[in-house]
Amino acid sequence: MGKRILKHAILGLLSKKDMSGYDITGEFKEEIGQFWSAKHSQIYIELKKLLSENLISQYIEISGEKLERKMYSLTSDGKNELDQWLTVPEDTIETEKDVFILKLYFINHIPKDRIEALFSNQYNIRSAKLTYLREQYQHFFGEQHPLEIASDQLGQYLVLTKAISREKSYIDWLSQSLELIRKRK
Amino acid sequence: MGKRILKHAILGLLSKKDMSGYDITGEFKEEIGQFWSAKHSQIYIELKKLLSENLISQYIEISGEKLERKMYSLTSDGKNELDQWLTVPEDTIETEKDVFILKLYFINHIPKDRIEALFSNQYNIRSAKLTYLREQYQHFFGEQHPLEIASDQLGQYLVLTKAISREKSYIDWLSQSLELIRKRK
DNA sequence: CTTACCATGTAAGCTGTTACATGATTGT
DNA sequence: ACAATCATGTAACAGCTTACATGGTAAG
Repeated sequence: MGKRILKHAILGLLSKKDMSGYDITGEFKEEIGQFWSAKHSQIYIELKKLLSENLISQYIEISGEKLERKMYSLTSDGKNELDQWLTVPEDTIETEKDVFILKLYFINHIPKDRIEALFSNQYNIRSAKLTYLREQYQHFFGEQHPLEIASDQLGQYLVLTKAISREKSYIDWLSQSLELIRKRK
Repeated sequence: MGKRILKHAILGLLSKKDMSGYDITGEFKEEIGQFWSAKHSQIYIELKKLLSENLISQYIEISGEKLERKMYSLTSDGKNELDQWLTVPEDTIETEKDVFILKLYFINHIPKDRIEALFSNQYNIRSAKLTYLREQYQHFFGEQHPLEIASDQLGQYLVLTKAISREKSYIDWLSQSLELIRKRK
């Protein structure tokens, strides 16, 4: 049996508030999407499975005239399952896959005049992401001192600062490595 | 159609030297395993596929009396496919999934007295990994100046320094975050 | 009216893990 | 003898992506 991460991610999201499959799909485009995500096709299937496992319950909301939104709530079984999952430490770390770095492992096969383009492409994507993440930070936490952050925002704070730290470190390494490669020419 | 990363990872590995499925499985336990990996069951299947696509060729080597090793070589088609793949920049970045951080997003559901254990567990795993990576660096590059690294080791150097940078950044963030959480108590 | 977004679902196919299965070789 | 490692493979299942498919709502 797999580790059912998506299952628990959905239970976690529903612990914050009732949501539809569409809402959950949207959540994975926000901060938490930096660390887990899924497509709507997978989410709708998982919701059906969770419903049949009695970990969530369903009710219908109508938007406008007749547009149905299937809303889901955590059941007490679902809450227990979530709590249980959250307390168990991860015993191993999965390979954190990165195709760009995989390609660099074979850098001696990349034409010299293409290397800079690959690096700057990656630099641009990562910089844009970092800018976006810093805007999010500014939006939610502004000049607020970390010690003053409300308990119900702590998770979001941790995820955002981790994502920012990850991108900053990535960009620093990119700059250093490109500089090294230029000097070697 | 998928992106066939494993396909290209195998072509890349075979560009360095002829290998068996077993050898390739072993490679994914070394440095490159920090950024891509696969189990032997998947590798043997992929090798058959690559063989049928004429991107690699096969010959048999005997170890000892009768233990067969099926060795694979890149064909010129395979080399072309690899070169082509290496030159194309990644247009998007996949979600870099991290279950530990996903759990932290739901930190307000984690009992206070379990949080430190989760952090220190992660700290220990990451520290062990960093120590291992630094040993690898020491082993391969020692006190050597980065500018003096041979071209055929540049890929390995980049992968190792990236992995070290990633773990260092992760550990720093863990320490800072745990400190913050302790102060909030 | 038309575009963007809201909303849900299924089908096909590829990717990846776990478990099952077998046998050879090397070192103690 | 025994264990660890070398070496290859298949089967079943779980996870995930892409494409197909449909219809409602809100704003300009």
